[in-house]
Amino acid sequence: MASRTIENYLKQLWLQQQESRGKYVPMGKLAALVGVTAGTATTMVKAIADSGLAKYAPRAGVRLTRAGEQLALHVLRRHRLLELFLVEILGIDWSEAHGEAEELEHVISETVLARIDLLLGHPSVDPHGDPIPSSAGKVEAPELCSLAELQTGSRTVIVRIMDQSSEFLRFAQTSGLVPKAAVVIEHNNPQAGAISARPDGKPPVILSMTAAAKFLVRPCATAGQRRRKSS
Amino acid sequence: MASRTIENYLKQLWLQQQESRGKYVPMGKLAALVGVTAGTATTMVKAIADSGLAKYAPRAGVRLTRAGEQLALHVLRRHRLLELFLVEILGIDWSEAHGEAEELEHVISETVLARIDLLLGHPSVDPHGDPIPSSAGKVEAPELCSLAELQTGSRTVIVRIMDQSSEFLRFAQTSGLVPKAAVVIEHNNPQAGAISARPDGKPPVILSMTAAAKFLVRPCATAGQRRRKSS
DNA sequence: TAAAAAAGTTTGAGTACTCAAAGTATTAAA
DNA sequence: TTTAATACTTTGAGTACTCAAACTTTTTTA
Repeated sequence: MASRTIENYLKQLWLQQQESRGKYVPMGKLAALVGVTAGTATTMVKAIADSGLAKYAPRAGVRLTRAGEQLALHVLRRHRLLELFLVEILGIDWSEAHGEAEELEHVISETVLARIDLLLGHPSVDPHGDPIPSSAGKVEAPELCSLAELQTGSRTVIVRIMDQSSEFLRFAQTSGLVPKAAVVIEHNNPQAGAISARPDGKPPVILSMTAAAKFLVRPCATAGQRRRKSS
Repeated sequence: MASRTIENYLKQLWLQQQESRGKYVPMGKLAALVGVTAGTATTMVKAIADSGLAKYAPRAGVRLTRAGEQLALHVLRRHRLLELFLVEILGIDWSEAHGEAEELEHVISETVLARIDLLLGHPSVDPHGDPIPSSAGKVEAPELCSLAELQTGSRTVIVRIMDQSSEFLRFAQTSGLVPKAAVVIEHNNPQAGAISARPDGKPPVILSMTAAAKFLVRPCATAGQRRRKSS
């Protein structure tokens, strides 16, 4: 049984590995994510590596082993199911749910989790559109592109928001830029460095490219609507 | 902010003080309730006393201060609301809810608790009939008498069960001796040392006096139905 | 390529618990 | 009333974290 501390390290590690496509996560980065000093992270990571959940390469970073990944995904499953549960069943504010789930994810039993899963109808995504790993520890996150990549005049539906901070989520909510919302790109001039998006039945919202990149959408690109990013 | 360890000590202390009518709780008793050795309890209790939550009398025992009581009642409120929530909303088995709530009670936030309270309609008792302290930290437990005190032929309604162990609760449930159940005392001969109680629509159940004493009932005593206990 | 900056590691120490075992006081039995 | 049993406390040590500060390695900049 991993302690809640270790569960946290594993979860952050997994999340970070997604960003950096499986590369070794540097100590400093992990320390910042977990909220400890670099020295503490080094010590903990060595212990985690010793128990076979991660591979530690001194001065290079850490990477989860298969076992570590599985454990991380179970934590993530608990987290995301709880988030959805808090929002859907308990009516907790979208922007607060993340923080609440952060605590609960380490104490909820399999029994309670199964009941929550059932009550929610075995959902596949949480309130931010993040995929919920299966109980077997599988996640499928479809390749999506962002609001920033769409041309003026495109229509899409927001499916996922890549920022869990309550400030950003509050902004997204009041703007109407929430998962399942239909939006029209009113302006996207790459020279301007900002876009204007109008959610259905709401006034248009101005977004920096950085902010726009946090909204993942579908359909991703109909012919000629996509603005290339790379490759 | 009291740690979960301290919250546990306070809760057990409060519960035990109810049993022993406000007397000092002996160390050995507390240690057993919390599940630590007596030495550990002594150390912790001194720390708790130093923070003003309890009064510690060496070799005599511990007693909560007003502040300690208030904190204990907040923990108990969380515990009992969670128990009811687990049973009513999540459909968790009655006998498992206690153990689950034991963990959750230390991590649930005020926000989530308020939402649970609302969802349940501000209930006054948990699934075992134990009163739920108010958010201001008040509990009123009406004086009740037990199944063991009723004469042959009496009819009552079970309102509270004074045993949280899952084995006892499973027995109570399968027998039909649950809160709100109407029962008839078929036989209660003090010489026999056991009684026979028949829940509505169920076969009669034989109970030792010790077991019968764990079922608290109402109406407590109609003229001539009560078997004196003391005073 | 040497010096400065950044990143990572090690060390020593602290907190919040926990236990086992030894010691002390209190109560019960002989 | 000494003795034995019981209850409680103290001590010393261990676990699972945490930090600050000193130190080392790597990378960047000049």
